[in-house]
Amino acid sequence: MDFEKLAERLIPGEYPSLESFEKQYPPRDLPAKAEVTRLAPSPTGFIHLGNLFVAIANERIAHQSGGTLYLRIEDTDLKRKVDGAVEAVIAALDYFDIRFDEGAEIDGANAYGPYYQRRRAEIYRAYAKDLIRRGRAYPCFCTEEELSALRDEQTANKEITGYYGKYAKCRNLTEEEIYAALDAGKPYVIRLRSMGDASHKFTFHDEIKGDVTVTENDQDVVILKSDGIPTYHFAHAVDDHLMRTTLVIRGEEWLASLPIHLELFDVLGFRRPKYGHNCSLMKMDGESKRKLSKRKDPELSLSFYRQEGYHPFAVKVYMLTLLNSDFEEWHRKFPEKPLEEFPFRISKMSRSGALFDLDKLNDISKTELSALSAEEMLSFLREWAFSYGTQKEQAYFTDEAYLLKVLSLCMGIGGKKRRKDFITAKQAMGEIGYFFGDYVQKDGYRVDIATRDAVLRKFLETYDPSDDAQMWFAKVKQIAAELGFAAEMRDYKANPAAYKGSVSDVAEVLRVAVTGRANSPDLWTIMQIFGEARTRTRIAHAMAE
RNA sequence: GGCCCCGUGGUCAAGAGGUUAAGACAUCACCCUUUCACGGUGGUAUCAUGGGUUCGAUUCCCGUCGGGGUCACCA
Repeated sequence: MDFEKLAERLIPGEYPSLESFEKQYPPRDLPAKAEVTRLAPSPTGFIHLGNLFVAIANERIAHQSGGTLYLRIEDTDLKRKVDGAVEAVIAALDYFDIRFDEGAEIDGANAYGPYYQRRRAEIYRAYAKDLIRRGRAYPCFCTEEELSALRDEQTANKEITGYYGKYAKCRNLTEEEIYAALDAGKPYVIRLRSMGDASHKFTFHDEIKGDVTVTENDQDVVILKSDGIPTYHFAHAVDDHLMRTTLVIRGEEWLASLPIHLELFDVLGFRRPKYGHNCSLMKMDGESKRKLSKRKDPELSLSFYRQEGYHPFAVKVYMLTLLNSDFEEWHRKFPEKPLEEFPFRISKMSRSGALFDLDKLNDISKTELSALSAEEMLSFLREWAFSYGTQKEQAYFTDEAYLLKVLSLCMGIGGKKRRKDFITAKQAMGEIGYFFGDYVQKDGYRVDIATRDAVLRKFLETYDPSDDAQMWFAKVKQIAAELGFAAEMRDYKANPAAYKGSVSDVAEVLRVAVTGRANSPDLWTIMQIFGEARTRTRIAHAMAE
């Protein structure tokens, strides 16, 4: 068969020589151990936690080694395209401090582009044409129906499904048959002529999983679809070679197609990159675990965390604790150190899939937020509120000096111990609502109404906003004693039967009256922040209720 | 179903041929405390299973079971 002629017929025209591509995209001038990694999303615009997980690993490895992280858009499937998706992806990752050095929509760093696969059609076609010339690729005219009939037959016969060996009908078409089909205008795809033998197994070293057993590929996979656009496999090989990727960290779901990729790299004469197949993040689904899926888990999309007001830093810390198990200890030991200083190792990544644990994220969020200054907390809340908050919440920011006081109190700043009341911006805004006129009677009173009113009346009688905390509390104790409650906790515990209750019951009346809830930070400080007028009004209201 | 990956408490996990099998989250109890939160102390709870190898296996080997992934002109 005249492959030269076939190649010209299938992919007509002049293409740059493969050598010229090598020259145009030379190996990068980077330090010896530098790794070039990439993120290659399809432009659905949807990113979830699992993507962030892989993204962080890629980012850390690249930047820690003095290498490069670039963004490539895998838009070979039109059905997946969503407008504005690329910007959305960049923005979503930027929120978590993942920045690209190069790639799609990254100004001034496009030497290895274009980074949209649709714009690389010529390059793929040049390589495909070369494969045809060499007899390593051929046209296939099988229809979808024929293919699925083949699959059914193979399934029925308990054979491996796919287009391979004797089942690869078009593999051995004669020259006449091919041209006849072409002349008839039949649509076709270009398939790889695989030289592999599925009975051959070999071990392959995966950077994360260690040595894995791999079966040689014998599938004549499609490399160019009928519209002339490459499949993922082919584009992966061509792009990652030409863009000089040194390390491919990707989801475990790709492990199964690794043999295809290896054969492609080999047949194209490319040096194979290193691979690291990362276990997927799992989620509990009823009784069983399952991989995070964009279909079923919209609540795990990155935008969900942003909307809920999780601090990006906290999310990143959580991801890192899952990624490298000694990170947590390191971070605890050096809370001030930037995350970048942590010695991230791909070899420390877990071989098994981790279950996403919201409790753990919440715990991390609490401690990370508690480490913020009041000013930092304020600007974090502000940013959230003006994107996702209610109008009422946005109004909290009209008096930022006041807000700052509230936050300092709620975070325990200046006290001996930091409080850890805040988990997310959304939750925090709800938590501080009572400082802004949102009096909701969240909790009831433990004592009867008569006692309640007696406490409140007595409090109002002696209340002096210039009292310091000690004086203030002494008065509360006084009220307790007058009404038959133990002024000292110790006394009450020693002999509970002797009292109607303790000073804590009395304090609770005041707390509920003023804040609407049984639990709050220091009450005296709250009254200080409120000021006399507001405190008195609030208590008067409580008595009337 | 074939093939591949994985299997230490509820979760994330360290670990090593001989350990009281770390730590964190969750949970429970107590302490601190005017409430809550924080903090402190302590507790419950783990080597999937069967068989080898070995003086000794959770660790090494094989089978079983369980979980996951994958079998497209989707990535």
